[in-house]
Amino acid sequence: MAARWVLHLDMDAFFASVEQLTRPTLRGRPVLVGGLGGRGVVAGASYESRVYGARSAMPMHQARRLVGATAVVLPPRGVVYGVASRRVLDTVRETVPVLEQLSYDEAFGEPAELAGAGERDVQAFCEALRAKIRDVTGLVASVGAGSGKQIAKIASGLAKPDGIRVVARDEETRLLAGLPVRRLWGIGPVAEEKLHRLGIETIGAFAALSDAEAANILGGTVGPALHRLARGIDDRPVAENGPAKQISAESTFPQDLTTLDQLREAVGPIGEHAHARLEKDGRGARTVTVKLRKADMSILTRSATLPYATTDAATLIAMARRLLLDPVEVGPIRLVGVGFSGLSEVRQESLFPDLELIAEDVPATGLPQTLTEATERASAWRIGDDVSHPDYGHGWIQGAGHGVMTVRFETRSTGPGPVRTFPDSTPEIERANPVDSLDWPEHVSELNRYQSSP
DNA sequence: TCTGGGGTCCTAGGACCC
DNA sequence: TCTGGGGTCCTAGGACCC
Repeated sequence: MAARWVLHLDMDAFFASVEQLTRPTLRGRPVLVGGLGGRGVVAGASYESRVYGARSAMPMHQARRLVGATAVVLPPRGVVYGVASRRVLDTVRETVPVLEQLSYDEAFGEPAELAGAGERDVQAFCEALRAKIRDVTGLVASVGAGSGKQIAKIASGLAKPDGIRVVARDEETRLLAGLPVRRLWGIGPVAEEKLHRLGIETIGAFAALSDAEAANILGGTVGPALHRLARGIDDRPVAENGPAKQISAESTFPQDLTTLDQLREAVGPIGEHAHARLEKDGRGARTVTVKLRKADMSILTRSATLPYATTDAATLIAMARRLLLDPVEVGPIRLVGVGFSGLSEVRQESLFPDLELIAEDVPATGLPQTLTEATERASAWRIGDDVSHPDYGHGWIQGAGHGVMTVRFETRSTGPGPVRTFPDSTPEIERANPVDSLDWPEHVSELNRYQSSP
């Protein structure tokens, strides 16, 4: 059988790069994308901000402190990243038809025409692919290539930023052996600590164990699987993603919730959010899970399974409320989540109407806002909002407060644009579809008009 | 002012069934 | 009349990924 080549494609600083693409003033500047509230974390950091030590998943206040006054902090624009991601993937799919998507910004591929190819050909293939992505989408991808998923993923990490790394067969063992165990996909902080305690620091040292030892340390399933990967044995296929198994939504609150009434009220909008995505998916759910993160960061979950799958919001949300635990007993709660699983097609709304639950009235308790609401409510306009003006076109809010707002008028296709200041209530300024920042003015937005919520 | 939000997979015990 | 064995479903927790 001809040697296979698996590619791992990883977009460079994806969220921050999309911001810099669609808001050209931000190019070359240290951009941080993520939650702005006190409990927010960094979801994306441009390379300019990484110079200062800012990283994904870092508390935003910490990243901000590291980067200093030049930091540009923006809330995430999920719709824009989603559209950009789909365009990248569609572009790649023209060349590599079967893709296994790992996230918005990562995917595996295994191009059939590379079977048996030499490194030089693989390199050329990756170069062409990267050039095409850059030309079509304006975004930069790094690509790793190797004999399996694990090597390809490690290779793309080595390729970053803006590069390619093709790992030849005879390099594999040497490359893996020298890397810290944590670089193995599937070794997290806990497994790393277990291995370190035994003096095992590198993938090479881990590979030198017996299969039985690996099983003893990391468990009977995970241990041997990781042990095989550490030895460079990785014949896992690249396969298109199946349908989602779970759909959930969660929110962290600026202040911990301390009463059952607060939790019951919180479940409303969170459950509606999850339910809206369930509706979009088109399937119904049998199992409802509530997730509570306590002030000490530990997690409690409670779940229950209905005798049938349903799409009915009142049934699902009432079930979620029944599953809640009382903070008076379990302690203050910082996060509430609602998840739906056991997803399947539903033909009739209800085969068992007698089992439908009646939604109970929930008293309004003046619930602390969610992190998102808190920033939204601080001002009608908030930093990062997309707007349009009949004369100046599409823009984004650079600053807001004290009755005025500063708008930068620019999109991907305009280049760096002018800034203008307006009173808050300027009627010409309207909320705009964020996706227009990718397209305006050349293309018509492919999404429905953005739901403006004043 | 520590630590988001959206997922996947694994473990383990108990219920239940044959 | 001291006790098998396997399979599946459900629930709760936990590790890990981006």
